[in-house]
Amino acid sequence: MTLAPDRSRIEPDSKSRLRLWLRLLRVTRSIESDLREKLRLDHGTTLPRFDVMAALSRHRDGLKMSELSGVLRVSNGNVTGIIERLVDEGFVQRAAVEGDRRASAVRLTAQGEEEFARQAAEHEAWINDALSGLEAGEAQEMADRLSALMKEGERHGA
Amino acid sequence: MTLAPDRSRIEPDSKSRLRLWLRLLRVTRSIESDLREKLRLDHGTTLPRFDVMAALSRHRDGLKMSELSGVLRVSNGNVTGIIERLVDEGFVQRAAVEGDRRASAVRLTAQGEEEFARQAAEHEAWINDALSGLEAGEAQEMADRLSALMKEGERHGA
DNA sequence: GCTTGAAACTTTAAGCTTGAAATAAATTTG
DNA sequence: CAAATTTATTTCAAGCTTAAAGTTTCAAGC
Repeated sequence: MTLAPDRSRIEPDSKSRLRLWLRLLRVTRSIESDLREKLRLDHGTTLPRFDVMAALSRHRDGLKMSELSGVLRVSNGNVTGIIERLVDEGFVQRAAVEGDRRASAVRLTAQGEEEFARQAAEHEAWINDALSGLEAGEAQEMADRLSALMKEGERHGA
Repeated sequence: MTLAPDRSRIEPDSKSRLRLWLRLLRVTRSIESDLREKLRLDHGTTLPRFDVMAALSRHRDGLKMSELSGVLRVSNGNVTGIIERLVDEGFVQRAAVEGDRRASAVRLTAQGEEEFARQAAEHEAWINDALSGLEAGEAQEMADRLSALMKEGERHGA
Protein backbone atom coordinates (compact mmCIF):
# COMPACT_ATOMS: atom_id res chain seq x y z
CA MET A 1 0.00 0.00 0.00
CA THR A 2 1.40 3.38 -0.99
CA LEU A 3 0.16 6.45 0.81
CA ALA A 4 -1.06 9.56 -0.96
CA PRO A 5 1.21 12.53 -0.23
CA ASP A 6 0.00 14.95 2.44
CA ARG A 7 -0.33 18.22 0.60
CA SER A 8 -2.32 19.94 3.30
CA ARG A 9 0.53 22.06 4.57
CA ILE A 10 1.91 23.23 1.25
CA GLU A 11 -1.13 24.14 -0.82
CA PRO A 12 -4.45 25.93 -0.42
CA ASP A 13 -7.75 24.07 -0.35
CA SER A 14 -8.59 25.35 -3.82
CA LYS A 15 -5.91 23.08 -5.26
CA SER A 16 -7.40 19.88 -3.93
CA ARG A 17 -10.82 20.98 -5.12
CA LEU A 18 -9.39 21.75 -8.54
CA ARG A 19 -7.73 18.36 -8.67
CA LEU A 20 -11.02 16.72 -7.76
CA TRP A 21 -12.76 18.67 -10.50
CA LEU A 22 -10.28 17.53 -13.14
CA ARG A 23 -10.77 13.95 -12.08
CA LEU A 24 -14.52 14.21 -12.07
CA LEU A 25 -14.34 15.47 -15.63
CA ARG A 26 -11.98 12.74 -16.69
CA VAL A 27 -14.05 9.95 -15.17
CA THR A 28 -17.41 11.17 -16.41
CA ARG A 29 -16.12 11.89 -19.91
CA SER A 30 -14.49 8.55 -20.15
CA ILE A 31 -17.64 6.72 -19.07
CA GLU A 32 -19.83 8.90 -21.28
CA SER A 33 -17.62 8.08 -24.20
CA ASP A 34 -17.99 4.34 -23.57
CA LEU A 35 -21.71 4.75 -23.18
CA ARG A 36 -22.01 6.65 -26.45
CA GLU A 37 -20.20 3.95 -28.31
CA LYS A 38 -22.23 1.15 -26.80
CA LEU A 39 -25.55 2.91 -27.35
CA ARG A 40 -24.59 3.47 -30.96
CA LEU A 41 -23.38 -0.05 -31.66
CA ASP A 42 -25.97 -2.00 -29.67
CA HIS A 43 -29.02 0.22 -30.03
CA GLY A 44 -28.39 2.66 -32.86
CA THR A 45 -29.04 5.62 -30.63
CA THR A 46 -27.19 8.45 -28.92
CA LEU A 47 -26.62 9.54 -25.35
CA PRO A 48 -28.84 12.66 -25.58
CA ARG A 49 -31.67 10.55 -26.96
CA PHE A 50 -31.19 8.02 -24.19
CA ASP A 51 -31.23 10.80 -21.61
CA VAL A 52 -34.47 12.17 -22.99
CA MET A 53 -36.12 8.77 -22.99
CA ALA A 54 -34.86 8.09 -19.47
CA ALA A 55 -36.42 11.32 -18.26
CA LEU A 56 -39.71 10.47 -19.97
CA SER A 57 -39.55 6.99 -18.54
CA ARG A 58 -39.44 8.43 -15.03
CA HIS A 59 -42.46 10.59 -15.85
CA ARG A 60 -44.96 8.31 -17.49
CA ASP A 61 -47.69 10.92 -17.39
CA GLY A 62 -45.64 13.16 -19.66
CA LEU A 63 -43.54 16.29 -19.36
CA LYS A 64 -43.88 19.70 -20.89
CA MET A 65 -40.98 20.70 -23.12
CA SER A 66 -39.77 23.24 -20.59
CA GLU A 67 -39.98 20.69 -17.77
CA LEU A 68 -37.96 18.29 -19.86
CA SER A 69 -35.22 20.81 -20.57
CA GLY A 70 -35.27 21.73 -16.89
CA VAL A 71 -34.84 18.11 -15.77
CA LEU A 72 -32.02 17.54 -18.22
CA ARG A 73 -30.44 20.93 -17.62
CA VAL A 74 -30.11 21.69 -21.29
CA SER A 75 -31.44 24.60 -23.30
CA ASN A 76 -34.99 24.79 -24.56
CA GLY A 77 -34.11 24.79 -28.21
CA ASN A 78 -32.02 21.72 -27.72
CA VAL A 79 -34.83 19.36 -26.79
CA THR A 80 -36.96 20.61 -29.65
CA GLY A 81 -34.69 18.91 -32.16
CA ILE A 82 -34.15 15.72 -30.23
CA ILE A 83 -37.86 15.27 -29.58
CA GLU A 84 -38.58 15.96 -33.23
CA ARG A 85 -36.42 13.03 -34.28
CA LEU A 86 -37.78 10.74 -31.58
CA VAL A 87 -41.33 11.58 -32.68
CA ASP A 88 -40.44 10.83 -36.30
CA GLU A 89 -39.24 7.41 -35.25
CA GLY A 90 -42.33 6.64 -33.21
CA PHE A 91 -40.71 6.52 -29.75
CA VAL A 92 -42.28 9.70 -28.42
CA GLN A 93 -45.59 11.39 -28.93
CA ARG A 94 -46.76 14.92 -28.34
CA ALA A 95 -50.09 15.92 -26.86
CA ALA A 96 -51.83 19.21 -26.31
CA VAL A 97 -51.80 20.56 -22.77
CA GLU A 98 -55.24 21.18 -21.35
CA GLY A 99 -55.86 24.89 -21.09
CA ASP A 100 -52.57 26.15 -22.51
CA ARG A 101 -52.21 26.19 -26.23
CA ARG A 102 -48.60 27.34 -26.10
CA ALA A 103 -47.40 24.22 -24.34
CA SER A 104 -47.23 20.63 -25.43
CA ALA A 105 -46.55 17.55 -23.37
CA VAL A 106 -44.36 14.71 -24.56
CA ARG A 107 -44.37 11.10 -23.43
CA LEU A 108 -43.04 7.75 -24.53
CA THR A 109 -45.17 5.69 -26.88
CA ALA A 110 -45.63 1.99 -26.14
CA GLN A 111 -42.89 1.33 -28.66
CA GLY A 112 -40.71 3.90 -26.92
CA GLU A 113 -41.17 2.28 -23.52
CA GLU A 114 -40.37 -1.11 -24.93
CA GLU A 115 -37.24 0.14 -26.66
CA PHE A 116 -36.11 2.10 -23.62
CA ALA A 117 -36.53 -0.90 -21.34
CA ARG A 118 -34.02 -2.80 -23.46
CA GLN A 119 -31.57 0.09 -23.45
CA ALA A 120 -31.93 0.76 -19.73
CA ALA A 121 -31.18 -2.80 -18.69
CA GLU A 122 -27.90 -2.77 -20.58
CA HIS A 123 -27.13 0.74 -19.42
CA GLU A 124 -27.34 -0.29 -15.78
CA ALA A 125 -25.00 -3.19 -16.40
CA TRP A 126 -22.48 -0.97 -18.21
CA ILE A 127 -22.47 1.53 -15.37
CA ASN A 128 -22.12 -1.22 -12.83
CA ASP A 129 -19.12 -2.43 -14.76
CA ALA A 130 -17.57 1.02 -15.21
CA LEU A 131 -17.89 1.67 -11.48
CA SER A 132 -17.04 -1.82 -10.34
CA GLY A 133 -13.84 -0.44 -8.82
CA LEU A 134 -16.01 1.05 -6.08
CA GLU A 135 -17.71 -0.99 -3.41
CA ALA A 136 -21.43 -0.39 -2.99
CA GLY A 137 -20.73 1.37 0.28
CA GLU A 138 -18.16 3.68 -1.26
CA ALA A 139 -20.53 4.48 -4.09
CA GLN A 140 -23.26 5.22 -1.61
CA GLU A 141 -21.01 7.50 0.38
CA MET A 142 -19.86 9.44 -2.65
CA ALA A 143 -23.41 9.78 -3.91
CA ASP A 144 -24.49 11.16 -0.55
CA ARG A 145 -21.64 13.65 -0.54
CA LEU A 146 -22.52 14.82 -4.01
CA SER A 147 -26.15 15.20 -2.97
CA ALA A 148 -25.13 17.37 -0.06
CA LEU A 149 -22.96 19.39 -2.39
CA MET A 150 -25.84 19.93 -4.79
CA LYS A 151 -28.12 21.12 -2.03
CA GLU A 152 -25.40 23.45 -0.83
CA GLY A 153 -25.10 24.79 -4.36
CA GLU A 154 -28.82 25.51 -4.65
CA ARG A 155 -28.73 27.87 -1.70
CA HIS A 156 -25.58 29.56 -2.89
CA GLY A 157 -25.85 29.55 -6.66
CA ALA A 158 -29.37 29.81 -8.14
CA MET B 1 -29.45 15.29 11.22
CA THR B 2 -31.39 12.87 9.03
CA LEU B 3 -29.88 9.54 8.13
CA ALA B 4 -29.74 8.16 4.61
CA PRO B 5 -31.88 5.03 4.27
CA ASP B 6 -30.04 1.72 4.40
CA ARG B 7 -30.76 0.15 1.03
CA SER B 8 -28.13 -2.51 1.29
CA ARG B 9 -30.51 -5.33 2.04
CA ILE B 10 -33.13 -4.53 -0.56
CA GLU B 11 -31.20 -3.68 -3.69
CA PRO B 12 -28.22 -4.94 -5.66
CA ASP B 13 -24.92 -3.06 -5.76
CA SER B 14 -25.60 -1.96 -9.32
CA LYS B 15 -28.34 0.34 -8.04
CA SER B 16 -26.07 2.35 -5.79
CA ARG B 17 -23.51 2.60 -8.56
CA LEU B 18 -26.20 3.76 -10.96
CA ARG B 19 -27.36 6.35 -8.46
CA LEU B 20 -23.79 7.57 -8.08
CA TRP B 21 -23.46 7.82 -11.84
CA LEU B 22 -26.59 9.95 -12.15
CA ARG B 23 -25.31 12.29 -9.49
CA LEU B 24 -21.88 12.54 -11.04
CA LEU B 25 -23.55 13.58 -14.27
CA ARG B 26 -25.77 16.08 -12.57
CA VAL B 27 -22.94 17.71 -10.62
CA THR B 28 -20.48 17.88 -13.49
CA ARG B 29 -23.07 19.18 -15.95
CA SER B 30 -24.23 21.81 -13.56
CA ILE B 31 -20.70 23.04 -12.89
CA GLU B 32 -19.79 22.86 -16.58
CA SER B 33 -22.81 24.95 -17.38
CA ASP B 34 -21.74 27.64 -14.88
CA LEU B 35 -18.23 27.54 -16.25
CA ARG B 36 -19.43 27.97 -19.82
CA GLU B 37 -21.43 31.01 -18.91
CA LYS B 38 -18.62 32.62 -16.97
CA LEU B 39 -16.02 31.93 -19.64
CA ARG B 40 -18.33 33.46 -22.21
CA LEU B 41 -19.22 36.57 -20.21
CA ASP B 42 -15.83 37.27 -18.62
CA HIS B 43 -13.45 36.07 -21.31
CA GLY B 44 -15.42 35.70 -24.54
CA THR B 45 -14.39 32.09 -24.90
CA THR B 46 -15.83 28.60 -24.59
CA LEU B 47 -15.16 25.55 -22.45
CA PRO B 48 -13.65 23.47 -25.28
CA ARG B 49 -11.26 26.29 -26.11
CA PHE B 50 -10.33 26.65 -22.45
CA ASP B 51 -9.71 22.91 -22.22
CA VAL B 52 -7.43 22.99 -25.23
CA MET B 53 -5.46 25.93 -23.88
CA ALA B 54 -5.22 24.25 -20.46
CA ALA B 55 -3.78 21.13 -22.05
CA LEU B 56 -1.26 23.18 -24.03
CA SER B 57 -0.39 25.13 -20.93
CA ARG B 58 0.58 21.91 -19.17
CA HIS B 59 2.76 20.99 -22.15
CA ARG B 60 4.77 24.07 -22.96
CA ASP B 61 6.94 22.22 -25.45
CA GLY B 62 3.91 21.51 -27.63
CA LEU B 63 1.66 18.59 -28.43
CA LYS B 64 0.93 16.78 -31.65
CA MET B 65 -2.69 16.95 -32.75
CA SER B 66 -3.23 13.30 -31.92
CA GLU B 67 -1.63 13.72 -28.49
CA LEU B 68 -3.92 16.64 -27.86
CA SER B 69 -7.06 14.75 -28.79
CA GLY B 70 -5.78 11.86 -26.67
CA VAL B 71 -5.26 14.05 -23.62
CA LEU B 72 -8.69 15.62 -23.99
CA ARG B 73 -10.38 12.36 -24.92
CA VAL B 74 -12.15 13.85 -27.88
CA SER B 75 -12.08 12.85 -31.52
CA ASN B 76 -9.30 13.84 -33.87
CA GLY B 77 -11.45 15.85 -36.18
CA ASN B 78 -12.76 17.82 -33.27
CA VAL B 79 -9.52 19.50 -32.27
CA THR B 80 -8.78 20.43 -35.87
CA GLY B 81 -11.56 23.01 -35.85
CA ILE B 82 -10.89 24.36 -32.38
CA ILE B 83 -7.18 24.76 -33.06
CA GLU B 84 -7.96 26.43 -36.36
CA ARG B 85 -9.93 29.14 -34.60
CA LEU B 86 -7.35 29.57 -31.85
CA VAL B 87 -4.61 29.94 -34.46
CA ASP B 88 -6.65 32.58 -36.30
CA GLU B 89 -6.90 34.56 -33.10
CA GLY B 90 -3.21 34.33 -32.34
CA PHE B 91 -3.41 32.21 -29.17
CA VAL B 92 -1.90 29.06 -30.65
CA GLN B 93 0.74 28.36 -33.26
CA ARG B 94 1.55 25.31 -35.32
CA ALA B 95 4.99 24.00 -36.08
CA ALA B 96 6.33 21.21 -38.23
CA VAL B 97 7.42 18.05 -36.43
CA GLU B 98 11.04 17.12 -37.03
CA GLY B 99 11.23 14.05 -39.19
CA ASP B 100 7.51 13.46 -39.73
CA ARG B 101 5.83 15.55 -42.35
CA ARG B 102 2.39 14.17 -41.57
CA ALA B 103 2.31 15.54 -38.06
CA SER B 104 2.23 19.06 -36.71
CA ALA B 105 2.79 20.26 -33.17
CA VAL B 106 0.73 23.00 -31.56
CA ARG B 107 1.67 25.22 -28.66
CA LEU B 108 0.48 28.42 -26.99
CA THR B 109 1.86 31.70 -28.27
CA ALA B 110 3.07 34.29 -25.77
CA GLN B 111 -0.28 35.99 -26.17
CA GLY B 112 -2.00 32.64 -25.60
CA GLU B 113 -0.11 32.01 -22.38
CA GLU B 114 -0.92 35.46 -21.12
CA GLU B 115 -4.60 35.12 -21.92
CA PHE B 116 -4.79 31.63 -20.45
CA ALA B 117 -3.15 32.76 -17.21
CA ARG B 118 -5.99 35.24 -16.71
CA GLN B 119 -8.64 32.63 -17.45
CA ALA B 120 -7.03 29.96 -15.30
CA ALA B 121 -6.86 32.13 -12.20
CA GLU B 122 -10.57 32.80 -12.34
CA HIS B 123 -11.32 29.22 -13.25
CA GLU B 124 -9.64 27.95 -10.11
CA ALA B 125 -11.64 30.38 -8.00
CA TRP B 126 -14.91 29.32 -9.64
CA ILE B 127 -14.19 25.66 -9.03
CA ASN B 128 -13.20 26.35 -5.46
CA ASP B 129 -16.52 28.09 -5.05
CA ALA B 130 -18.56 25.39 -6.77
CA LEU B 131 -16.98 22.71 -4.59
CA SER B 132 -16.87 24.77 -1.41
CA GLY B 133 -19.41 22.35 0.09
CA LEU B 134 -16.57 19.83 0.37
CA GLU B 135 -13.74 20.14 2.85
CA ALA B 136 -10.25 19.88 1.40
CA GLY B 137 -9.88 16.46 3.02
CA GLU B 138 -13.11 15.19 1.53
CA ALA B 139 -12.10 16.49 -1.88
CA GLN B 140 -8.75 14.79 -1.54
CA GLU B 141 -10.37 11.51 -0.58
CA MET B 142 -12.81 11.58 -3.46
CA ALA B 143 -10.06 12.47 -5.90
CA ASP B 144 -8.00 9.54 -4.69
CA ARG B 145 -10.92 7.19 -5.06
CA LEU B 146 -11.56 8.37 -8.58
CA SER B 147 -7.89 7.91 -9.41
CA ALA B 148 -8.01 4.36 -8.20
CA LEU B 149 -11.14 3.81 -10.24
CA MET B 150 -9.46 5.13 -13.37
CA LYS B 151 -6.47 2.87 -12.92
CA GLU B 152 -8.83 -0.05 -12.40
CA GLY B 153 -10.61 0.89 -15.61
CA GLU B 154 -7.40 0.96 -17.64
CA ARG B 155 -6.65 -2.64 -16.86
CA HIS B 156 -10.20 -3.72 -17.51
CA GLY B 157 -11.36 -1.50 -20.36
CA ALA B 158 -8.69 -0.31 -22.84
C1' DG C 1 -61.86 44.74 -24.07
C1' DC C 2 -57.12 46.54 -24.89
C1' DT C 3 -52.58 46.91 -23.98
C1' DT C 4 -48.52 45.37 -21.82
C1' DG C 5 -45.69 41.99 -20.25
C1' DA C 6 -44.54 37.40 -19.26
C1' DA C 7 -44.34 32.49 -20.58
C1' DA C 8 -43.82 28.35 -23.70
C1' DC C 9 -41.92 27.21 -27.57
C1' DT C 10 -39.38 27.21 -32.11
C1' DT C 11 -36.03 28.99 -35.17
C1' DT C 12 -31.53 30.48 -36.32
C1' DA C 13 -26.55 31.04 -36.49
C1' DA C 14 -22.37 29.60 -34.81
C1' DG C 15 -19.66 26.40 -32.75
C1' DC C 16 -18.85 21.61 -30.79
C1' DT C 17 -18.81 16.59 -31.46
C1' DT C 18 -18.66 12.24 -33.49
C1' DG C 19 -17.64 8.45 -36.77
C1' DA C 20 -16.41 7.59 -41.29
C1' DA C 21 -14.13 8.59 -45.48
C1' DA C 22 -10.28 10.81 -47.72
C1' DT C 23 -5.29 12.26 -48.09
C1' DA C 24 -0.73 11.96 -47.50
C1' DA C 25 3.41 10.44 -45.44
C1' DA C 26 5.81 6.81 -42.97
C1' DT C 27 6.73 1.89 -42.21
C1' DT C 28 6.63 -2.90 -43.14
C1' DT C 29 6.97 -6.73 -46.19
C1' DG C 30 7.57 -9.55 -50.02
C1' DC D 1 12.49 -1.18 -54.20
C1' DA D 2 7.49 -1.66 -54.97
C1' DA D 3 3.19 -2.94 -52.78
C1' DA D 4 0.58 -3.16 -48.80
C1' DT D 5 -0.36 -1.49 -44.35
C1' DT D 6 -0.32 1.75 -40.76
C1' DT D 7 -0.25 6.33 -38.85
C1' DA D 8 -1.30 11.41 -38.57
C1' DT D 9 -4.31 14.39 -39.89
C1' DT D 10 -8.22 16.78 -42.34
C1' DT D 11 -12.69 16.80 -44.39
C1' DC D 12 -17.44 15.69 -44.33
C1' DA D 13 -22.25 14.81 -42.96
C1' DA D 14 -25.24 14.48 -39.32
C1' DG D 15 -26.52 15.50 -34.95
C1' DC D 16 -25.95 18.10 -30.46
C1' DT D 17 -25.64 22.51 -27.97
C1' DT D 18 -26.09 27.17 -26.79
C1' DA D 19 -27.64 32.04 -26.73
C1' DA D 20 -30.41 35.14 -28.93
C1' DA D 21 -34.25 36.47 -31.63
C1' DG D 22 -38.89 35.51 -33.15
C1' DT D 23 -43.88 33.63 -32.63
C1' DT D 24 -47.93 32.62 -30.41
C1' DT D 25 -50.61 32.40 -26.32
C1' DC D 26 -51.74 33.60 -21.63
C1' DA D 27 -52.42 36.74 -17.68
C1' DA D 28 -52.74 41.17 -15.62
C1' DG D 29 -53.91 45.99 -15.24
C1' DC D 30 -56.32 49.55 -16.69
